[in-house]
Amino acid sequence: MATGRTHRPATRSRGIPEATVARLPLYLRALTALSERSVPTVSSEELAAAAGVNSAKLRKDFSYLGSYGTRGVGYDVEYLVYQISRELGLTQDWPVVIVGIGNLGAALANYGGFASRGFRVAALIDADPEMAGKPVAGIPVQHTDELEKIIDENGVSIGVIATPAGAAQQVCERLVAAGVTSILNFAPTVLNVPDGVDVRKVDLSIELQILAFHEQRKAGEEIAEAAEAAEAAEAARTARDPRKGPDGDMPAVMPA
Amino acid sequence: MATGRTHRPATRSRGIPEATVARLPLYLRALTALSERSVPTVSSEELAAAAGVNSAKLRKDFSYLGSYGTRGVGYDVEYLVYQISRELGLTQDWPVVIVGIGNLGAALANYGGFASRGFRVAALIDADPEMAGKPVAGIPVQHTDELEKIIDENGVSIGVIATPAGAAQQVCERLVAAGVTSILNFAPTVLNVPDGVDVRKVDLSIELQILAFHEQRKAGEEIAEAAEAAEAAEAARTARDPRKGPDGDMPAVMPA
DNA sequence: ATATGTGAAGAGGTTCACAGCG
DNA sequence: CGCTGTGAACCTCTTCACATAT
Repeated sequence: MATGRTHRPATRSRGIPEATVARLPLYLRALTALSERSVPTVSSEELAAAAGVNSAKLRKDFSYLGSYGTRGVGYDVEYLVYQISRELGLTQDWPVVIVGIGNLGAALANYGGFASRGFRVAALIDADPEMAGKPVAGIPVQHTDELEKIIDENGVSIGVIATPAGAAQQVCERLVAAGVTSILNFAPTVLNVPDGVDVRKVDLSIELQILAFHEQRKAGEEIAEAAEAAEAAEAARTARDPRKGPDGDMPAVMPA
Repeated sequence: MATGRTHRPATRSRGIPEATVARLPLYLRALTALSERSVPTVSSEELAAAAGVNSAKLRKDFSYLGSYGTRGVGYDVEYLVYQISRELGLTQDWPVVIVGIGNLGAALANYGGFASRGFRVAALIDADPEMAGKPVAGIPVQHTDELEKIIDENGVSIGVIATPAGAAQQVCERLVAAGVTSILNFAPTVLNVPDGVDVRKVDLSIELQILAFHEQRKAGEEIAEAAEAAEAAEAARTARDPRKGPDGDMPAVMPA
């Protein structure tokens, strides 16, 4: 079944769905918490609740990794922690560089969650010469000039970009040229990268805008009936102007 | 509050897919950049490239909003900026509170992208009495005791949690009780909220773990042929032990 | 008796490819 | 002709429901 592979020559049988990969860290966190409380086994129901997903989804996710549970009992916590860690590649050490040590870069450098899971901040890099040498989170900031050397000497393959938007693409290109193949981008810009380089973006303002959309919708529902009526008027407007937007023209002058 | 909302009865015709909503801010950013360069119109192809998506997807997305383009020409930039802003609810002002003014909270408070798009930081809140009164990004930090009062007086419906994981759930409950119905969570915890409250989470460590997974996979492909061979051995192991994990037992002692 | 593992059905999202309009 | 708007095909992810194992 499902061998429909478009890309890769495919390490077949090993195709873990992207959506599942994105949830594994969640399960891992929940399992780690259980492990620290010395809980020996956990059911899909309990673990799913702790991870904030439903149990059918969790079981399906785990089924892609293998049959790690025991019917009638549940999952062995320690065993699962190890298997998921291995699957995610967290049993090895990942040196990471953070570029752009402003407020956000400093926050990232100080973030404990990095170090605790196989990630090691190999270097902090900033373009400001004033910053050079200053320690942030106990690590001295280095100047951008050193970027290529740092990547190379530390065997860094994962880079974090926390620069202003304007500098991000250029930094990205230097990282990639120096050998980085995975990038976590906090700058509010689309990064262009060659094939084979992974980019994930975290965008604060986008998340807020999505919330605003739903928030607006909630408010709108209270007057849902009124909207119903407005629609009749809308139909009339549409008849006059071929543009069929649901409602609301621009405030002032509008397009041809 | 407590508009015991189960799930939309669906304001039919207005059902914009979630995936589309998530991309609207992206389009909006690209359009804003074009607008600043006084570009009057743009084709789906050009805009898609700027937003980092493919053009078919973009056209489909816009089709949910209405027919805002002109065949043979493209889209009017200003008009689209307005329509998307309105759809996202950015034509109104959203007061936001940020709770937890550590490195991350400070970074968020200083982030220009907030103010520029209808969001206004109404208050910064921290549990540390030492912080009270200190200005961050020009806004004086207030103590957690004031939380309910601040939410109420400013009509805040969106809250940002940037506290340590341990404090997040409690802060969340206070925000919700005070009337907040949308939460952006930066703490590495699953938040439990009642129906009707939206939560979005941003998790730095999860993003890195997903990158690590793909990074590991890249490295693995170089030795894909070797893996092929290993599989034969694996098949033998599976025969002995009903656990059918793809490979790699735990380092030391293992489960029953 | 209980909880996993999984085919099968369903929902949602993406891509194709072209009709239709300016 | 050029570019939008969109049905239809396709693919991915989620949910259901139950056979299966301990």
